Amino acid sequence: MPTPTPDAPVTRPAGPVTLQQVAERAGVSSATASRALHGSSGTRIVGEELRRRVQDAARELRYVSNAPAQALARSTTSVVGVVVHDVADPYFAAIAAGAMGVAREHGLLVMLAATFRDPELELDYLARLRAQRARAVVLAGSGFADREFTRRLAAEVDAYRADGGHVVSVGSHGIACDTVRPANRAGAALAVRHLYDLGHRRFGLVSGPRALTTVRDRLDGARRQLRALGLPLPPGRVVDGGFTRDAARTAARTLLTREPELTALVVLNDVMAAGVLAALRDDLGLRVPDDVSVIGFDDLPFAADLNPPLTTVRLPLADIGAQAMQMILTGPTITPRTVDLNAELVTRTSTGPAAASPGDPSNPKR
Amino acid sequence: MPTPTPDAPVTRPAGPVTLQQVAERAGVSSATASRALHGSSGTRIVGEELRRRVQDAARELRYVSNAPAQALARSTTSVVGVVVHDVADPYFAAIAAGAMGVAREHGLLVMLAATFRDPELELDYLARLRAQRARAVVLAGSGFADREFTRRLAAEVDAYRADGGHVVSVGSHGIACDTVRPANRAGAALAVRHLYDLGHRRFGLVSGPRALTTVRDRLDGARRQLRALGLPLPPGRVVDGGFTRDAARTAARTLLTREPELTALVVLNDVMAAGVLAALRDDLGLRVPDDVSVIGFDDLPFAADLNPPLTTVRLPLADIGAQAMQMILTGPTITPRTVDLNAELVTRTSTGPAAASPGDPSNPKR
DNA sequence: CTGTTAGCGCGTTCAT
DNA sequence: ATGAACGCGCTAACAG
Repeated sequence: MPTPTPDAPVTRPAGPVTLQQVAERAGVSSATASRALHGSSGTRIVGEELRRRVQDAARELRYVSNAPAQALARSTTSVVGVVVHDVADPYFAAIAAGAMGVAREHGLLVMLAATFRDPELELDYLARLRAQRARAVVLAGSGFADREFTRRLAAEVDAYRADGGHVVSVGSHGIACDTVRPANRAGAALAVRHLYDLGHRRFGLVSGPRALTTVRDRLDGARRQLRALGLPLPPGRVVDGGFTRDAARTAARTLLTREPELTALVVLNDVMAAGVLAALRDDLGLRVPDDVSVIGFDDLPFAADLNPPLTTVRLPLADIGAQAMQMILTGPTITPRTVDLNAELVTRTSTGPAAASPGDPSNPKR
Repeated sequence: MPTPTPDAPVTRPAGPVTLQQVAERAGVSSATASRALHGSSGTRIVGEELRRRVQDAARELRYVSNAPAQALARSTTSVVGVVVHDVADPYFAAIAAGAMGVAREHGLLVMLAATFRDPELELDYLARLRAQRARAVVLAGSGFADREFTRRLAAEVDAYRADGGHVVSVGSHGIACDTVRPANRAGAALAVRHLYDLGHRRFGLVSGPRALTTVRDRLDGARRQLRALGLPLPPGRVVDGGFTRDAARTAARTLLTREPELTALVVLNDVMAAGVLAALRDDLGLRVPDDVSVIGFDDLPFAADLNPPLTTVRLPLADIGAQAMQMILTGPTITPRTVDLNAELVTRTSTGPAAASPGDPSNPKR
């Protein structure tokens, strides 16, 4: 038995094809068409014959359901939000990629929001994601250690949750929610320890914006470890590298000029480490690691290709994103969950034994 | 005149707050509330007093409009799709970032889709974006030079357009649509010309998957320029670097082993160039540029930090994304538009004069 | 200026 | 197993 309209032209009507049109073409009601295409109500109760007719009609018309309408009727969507600081930053790109991979495997669409480090925008996007009825959102940017901001964020998150939304954060955002915690403190401690074991005793640190919790955690981890080793870190030996390559380059230049006796530099991320290496090599004429050892953080893809290859603390970035998305899939739980992800030291050649003598004469520029 | 319910508790009702609830709280009809919040119908025709009441109520209730419902009623959304191969690839990350910046400035939300280089997924995402009633989509991944695939893509694009969608592509995708065209051919020619001017005559080329139009264009540009210079490029001097660092490293090793007389390597993107440099430096013990000159393509952020700093052909990646998004904003036109973006040579130190004598004795390993 | 009404397209009872 | 009817939340006529 052919379709009721055997020779109906396959030309699509103007504008989006509706379920109704598919139903008509198949000679059934829209309810049946809906069931045939989505097997709703748990069981697929549509007869073999009709189902085929509907599916054929849908294919011929290139029908795709109207997601907004579906969302309205079902009051749920298959979109999740992921908010980062900046996709162009390889750190966030890696996390986003990890999250997107899992999202894809589960048919979730991701709305990516970049705040460009503007806290205000983070709040904004969160509200818009709530408006979109995004099923969940991953707060992947660093938290901001600002009382007032945190209060507002919490309020927005609460509103989102009241609407049935689920939020997962990467690192602490000052709110109680499922979170994937990279080992920022332990990682930084690892970095310090590595340098210490190589004999270094005069440490400098290239930091980032203090308001970022990621920075605070890493800084804190490094500081504690230094203190535990009996090596306090005076303020003068910490500079703000702005979390960008170029700012870090300048900062490193300043730091080494002011404190020329430093032999070890802990840099709070690889992007800045690239700038620091450039400063040492090209601006100051220092050799790495002979004169100064440098260690980064994150182990971004390019770390191995720097000059010299960067010793760094690896964070499983793709995993961080993947795990966050995974927590979304399992849905919110009564009490917030926490997934801890370890950091790991990756030894390359930007770190080496501390020079026997500080003012090593083998260094022509010193 | 205070609100009609002066002491109404500000506790939000369960589930999402609706416009109706805001209206009730403000003591107006939902239509008025809608107008007060969105100033529809062109002019804001709501009285001062009422508007304030509605806005207050909305704020107190933390109301955000239900985007799906809005989309259904208006039959349009403020979401745009951006499909790339992989966000973790800095090339795509940069384009996406450029697009997202412009999107943000105009209140557009972006759904980012990563195909991981699977053409099937590209089709899939396009359909899903159509289902979402995304206002427009940017096809930022490379096109696939495959007849059958192109046919299916065109069909999907047509369906999307019939639904009022607007598609913009980066580079050619074999379909007639607005497109932002990076100077892949001219850029590759520039690379060849640069090396030629330095005295190089024996060229090798590290390519990528032939099915990608980006690869074909760059390859073609390089080939033509070489031919114009009277230097045909035999098949044996072209290897497929898979568009990844590691595959390129292996490919370069193979190539140089097979064709040790090459003095210039044109690599079709910076990611692969990083691998090629590693191969020459660490696997083959060749000096760059003394023994072999290497030029990349794209000028990714890390290019300057490679060892040695990579001479490359810069593409304005963020601009590409931004311009694509810009074309979306101006809406579709009767005839497809094309924006051409130039490539520019960035000279660093991975390229240098061709060695006077091929078997230069100063090279210990040769 | 403001309220009333009628859809937007789909999922989902409720009958049949 | 299938169809009719209602409602999701909002905007866009249409009155007044």
